[in-house]
Amino acid sequence: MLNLYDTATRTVRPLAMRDLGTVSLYVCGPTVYGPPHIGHGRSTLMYDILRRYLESTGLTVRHVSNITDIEDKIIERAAREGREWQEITAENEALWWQAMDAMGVLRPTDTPHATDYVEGMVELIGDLIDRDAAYVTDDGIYMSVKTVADYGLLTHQRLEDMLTGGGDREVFGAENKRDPADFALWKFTKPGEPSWSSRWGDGRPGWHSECVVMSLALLGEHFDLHTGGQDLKFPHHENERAQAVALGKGFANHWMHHAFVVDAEGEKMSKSLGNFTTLLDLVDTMDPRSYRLLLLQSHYRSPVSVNADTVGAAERALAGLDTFARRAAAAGVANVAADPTLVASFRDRMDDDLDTANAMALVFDAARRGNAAVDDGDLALASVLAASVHELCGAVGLVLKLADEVPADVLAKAAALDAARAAKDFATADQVRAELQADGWLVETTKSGTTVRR
RNA sequence: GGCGACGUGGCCGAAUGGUUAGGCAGCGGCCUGCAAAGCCGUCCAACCGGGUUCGAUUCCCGGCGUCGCCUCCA
Repeated sequence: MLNLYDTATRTVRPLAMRDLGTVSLYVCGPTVYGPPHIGHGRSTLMYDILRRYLESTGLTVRHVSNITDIEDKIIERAAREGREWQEITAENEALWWQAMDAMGVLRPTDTPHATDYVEGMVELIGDLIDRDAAYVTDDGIYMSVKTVADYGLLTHQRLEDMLTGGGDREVFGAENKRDPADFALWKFTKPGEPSWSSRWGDGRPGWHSECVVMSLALLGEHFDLHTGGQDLKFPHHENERAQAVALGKGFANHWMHHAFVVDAEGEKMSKSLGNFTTLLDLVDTMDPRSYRLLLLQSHYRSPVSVNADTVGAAERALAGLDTFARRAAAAGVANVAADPTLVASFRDRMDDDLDTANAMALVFDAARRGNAAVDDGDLALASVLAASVHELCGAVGLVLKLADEVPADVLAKAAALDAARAAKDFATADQVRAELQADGWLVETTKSGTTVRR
């Protein structure tokens, strides 16, 4: 049973399942106005880890993650570049999936697009107006947050405190709103903008209405877990919830929020701060698995620095796990079951609010003992530990590399190196090895012969 | 101003009221023709000041500092 910190109650508590054996999960997905960045990577990797872990314990996960394909930023960019907004969203959604695939992130079971649910949003807004929880103004339709008794559940702040905050911030739409905290459910169309019809006038939905409609449409009321970055707590999640509550509908039973990616100086990574890096850059220049491992070695509620140093360290750690997998395979390990005690310990750590760092420490320890078993020729022990390492890594989505494809000419050089060694012609052997290394191969010379890999 | 998170060894980063996190890097050794890989060993630690306690990195108070949210944002 997974125990998970719940933002609403501020406690670690068991993740209850509405339908026994199936976890209903809603992950707030990207607004596709630009290429995915490093922060999106943490989000998707984190929930992919969660999903895979739950599945590894035998549960089914209904994993819904939306694509927000209508939003102010998309419209702004289309106008700025003189392009159709659909072109922008199609292009960036393609980049999104390209990055997800490269990182080994499983496709969600459902990926609703906001534009396919506008009818449901119009209906929801109508219901809110009927219940006097929303009102129509000149520029749009607004949600009246004062009608929601426990508004602020996720923020843990009183409405008045939220409003006085931020110093001299301008209140958007102040002239139309009844209360500064009210938020837009529907924005009436301006010339040249995409729009849908409604009985109050053509327009487009507000961001917060999109997610509440999609999550309820696909997962139903009282779904198990709603997730996202810490910045989504407020206003996004608070406002999603406010709409559901105002309609008398049961919403998420558990709220999970992960911390940000920070740069080397500890500042949040974002486009506006200029320390932004796209996920595609990372995936192209590093082993994408190393980002996953870096996150696994941290806690999801702590900020994590993602830069060449930290990802590089994870990459080298991963190389160690790969090496064990390769050595074990070369030693001829049998296909046996994982060590049940080790699996139990691993799950114990994971079930404690996803203590992935200590769970992975168990994996590294198993790999070390496995290497020692290979050295000692203890094939039985090596087999169990290799199976365990593969299984536990798989439970969090890490697939270990067994062997690289090696071209024939490289294999020939490796053979030549062995021949030179056998003849004790070490000058030639060193020269061949230098040539291989110059071509980027890692050369390992052992008693049983030379192996090369990338 | 409100709410919150956090300050751990050269770096990243966990748990924990008393006992080895783990990874990366370094050092010594074994192995090797020499390396590499692997194994064994090993150095380096808790922002500052009080308090509670037999004992605090861990709890409490006060500083100092960093970061996040307070209607763009993973």
